[in-house]
Amino acid sequence: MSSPSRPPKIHDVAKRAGVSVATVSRVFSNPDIVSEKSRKAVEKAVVETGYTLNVLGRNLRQSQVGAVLALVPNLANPFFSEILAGISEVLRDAGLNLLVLDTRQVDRDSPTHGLRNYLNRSHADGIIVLDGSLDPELFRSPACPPVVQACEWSEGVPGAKVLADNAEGARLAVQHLLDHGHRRILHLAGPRQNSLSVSRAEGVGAALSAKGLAPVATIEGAFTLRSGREAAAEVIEAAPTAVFCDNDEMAIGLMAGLTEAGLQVPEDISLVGFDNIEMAAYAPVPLTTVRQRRAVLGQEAARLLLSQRDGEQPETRVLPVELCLRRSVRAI
Amino acid sequence: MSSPSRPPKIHDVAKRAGVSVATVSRVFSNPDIVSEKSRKAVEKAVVETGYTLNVLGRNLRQSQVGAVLALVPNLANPFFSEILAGISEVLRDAGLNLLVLDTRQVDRDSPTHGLRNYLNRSHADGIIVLDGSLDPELFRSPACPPVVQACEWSEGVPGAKVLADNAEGARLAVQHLLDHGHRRILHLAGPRQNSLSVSRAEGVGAALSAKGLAPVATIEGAFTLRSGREAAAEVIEAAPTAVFCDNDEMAIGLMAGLTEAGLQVPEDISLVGFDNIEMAAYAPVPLTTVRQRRAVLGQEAARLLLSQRDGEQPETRVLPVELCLRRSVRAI
DNA sequence: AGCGTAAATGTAACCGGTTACATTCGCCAC
DNA sequence: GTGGCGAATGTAACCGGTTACATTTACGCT
Repeated sequence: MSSPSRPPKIHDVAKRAGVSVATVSRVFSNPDIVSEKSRKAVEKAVVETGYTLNVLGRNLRQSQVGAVLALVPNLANPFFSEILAGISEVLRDAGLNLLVLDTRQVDRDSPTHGLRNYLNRSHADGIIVLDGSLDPELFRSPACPPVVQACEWSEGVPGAKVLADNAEGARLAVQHLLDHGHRRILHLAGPRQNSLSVSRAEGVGAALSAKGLAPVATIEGAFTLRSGREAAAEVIEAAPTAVFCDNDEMAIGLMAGLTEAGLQVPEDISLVGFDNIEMAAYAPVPLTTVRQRRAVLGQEAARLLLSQRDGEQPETRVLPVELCLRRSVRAI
Repeated sequence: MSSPSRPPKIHDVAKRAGVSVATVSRVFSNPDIVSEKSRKAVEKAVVETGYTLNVLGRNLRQSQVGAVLALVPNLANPFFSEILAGISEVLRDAGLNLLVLDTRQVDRDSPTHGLRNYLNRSHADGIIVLDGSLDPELFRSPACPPVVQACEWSEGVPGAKVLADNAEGARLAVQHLLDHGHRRILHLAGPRQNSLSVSRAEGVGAALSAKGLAPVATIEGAFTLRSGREAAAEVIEAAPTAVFCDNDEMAIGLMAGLTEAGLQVPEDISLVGFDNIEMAAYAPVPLTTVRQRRAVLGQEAARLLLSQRDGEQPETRVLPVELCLRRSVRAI
């Protein structure tokens, strides 16, 4: 206790409690199989010695790391951090730590420092991928721990998937515009190859084609405020009466761009976003949008990973979305 | 290579390369001291066997974890995630992983699942604390790895600190309002005991008292959009001509609240925020604010941690801030 | 050739737990 | 008393690397 010499090891505790190291170990990992008497003795000795378990030893023996790796395209993006919060919550309850890696920050292909090095059983017990732009081949090695894709995804990655019902969300949004009499609808999309853009475009198409319509234009953005603002000129040129944006940030950016150009939302142009980020309600004009429960998405991803780790079959889970009505759409 | 039996170990590589395990190990950890010939042989054998180093074994032997823990008050808050991005960047270059823990999510005092369990050398090689509300006692145990506080802080925690020049930022902001003729200035502050609130209040006091003034009122908020909006009524009652807000989110929230109440920014009330979050430029009225470089703050925190780990003295670093002029302030 | 020194390599202990397997203990039935 | 059985415990091997220390090798110098 008072000796500052070296941290007590399991052996010291055992000696003090008058039992073997195995018994001490069992008190930690499987208390039920040790007798009341020894358990008390060990617990007392633990307190007296100030023993804390060294996780490294355990991990080595059990060949597990005690941590799950999340691969995020951009850590600074609030959209992802809320998903992370959900992941973190579930992992913590399972006694696992959360490792975070920003995929923008790593040299993707370097053999020594690249992503490949991380995808190894000795680095993490599982991986949650929030980045749909990674090479699926990375995750196919037999040394790769269980993988779950969340939110974005790419084909060819083994393992479970959890995603919001992107197509349905987009359909809902566009249907809402149609219901308000809009016919000239523009789609401000994300990057072309992005899986989110693709399925949202599907939803847009579905809603419009049911009425025999098509988007007056599709503009490719980058999911950022800036790219929304920069799209304003092109949007104005296409002269839609309403714009469906693939995320709220582009919608808010576009709102700023339109305002600067002297147009009013929703009087001149109606706007619908996607995600329902917190700021959507505080935008210059409170933004009508599709709500996607990001924390739940993260939680679900973590749960799927845990069940996959326990040997269950990977599955794909689609989370419902809902329309969130505010003031950026008006009837015409 | 083709045998799917069991992953190759260092021993297999050694045998194949015709050298000892020590030599193989040295090729990984200290290539310079092994001869060109053996090095080539080992590298060849590594490729042939498909060997990947098992980090667990190394970690155990070296008593290090290879990861740094970041303690965040709220993972979902973009403010923190940008700091995390900075931290992550520096750590990655140093070959360390980033572990993230949301302090809201953990039972602070539980002896078995609480925070205390994490603060142990075998869990992380270092800790970066972004939460100023934690009990300093937690970090005083001899088993606790090096600690750096970033952004928020509390007295009594050992180790380095890195923070923005909060007092100066607040002083700058208020001075800016004074320069524009404002005299009735209100301070929409953060939680009373928060270290940021305290030092920003100092800056506000310094600027005002130099002119023989004091805030017309100080309102305690919670750094959230909502708390900003909710403060609107109380603000209006105090009838200031300008408000300095302890962060941008409260400022944007307040802006919404004021607008709802029929007041115009900046015609009726001028507003200054703090942080310069990305959304500040896209607020209904682009927000004049104090810019704080969050990514740099994170990088600096990580660097301080690394140097502390290498035995250097902990130091306190204050990062400069600057005023970011937009349209939410007008002269009277 | 003989010697000294530095560089390269090998052997085996070690990091700190877990756990397979062996052993002991306690208790009951015959 | 003895055999049988399950529960509790102990012993020691094991996880997969690193590294102190011993040993060998290479090479320059007298």
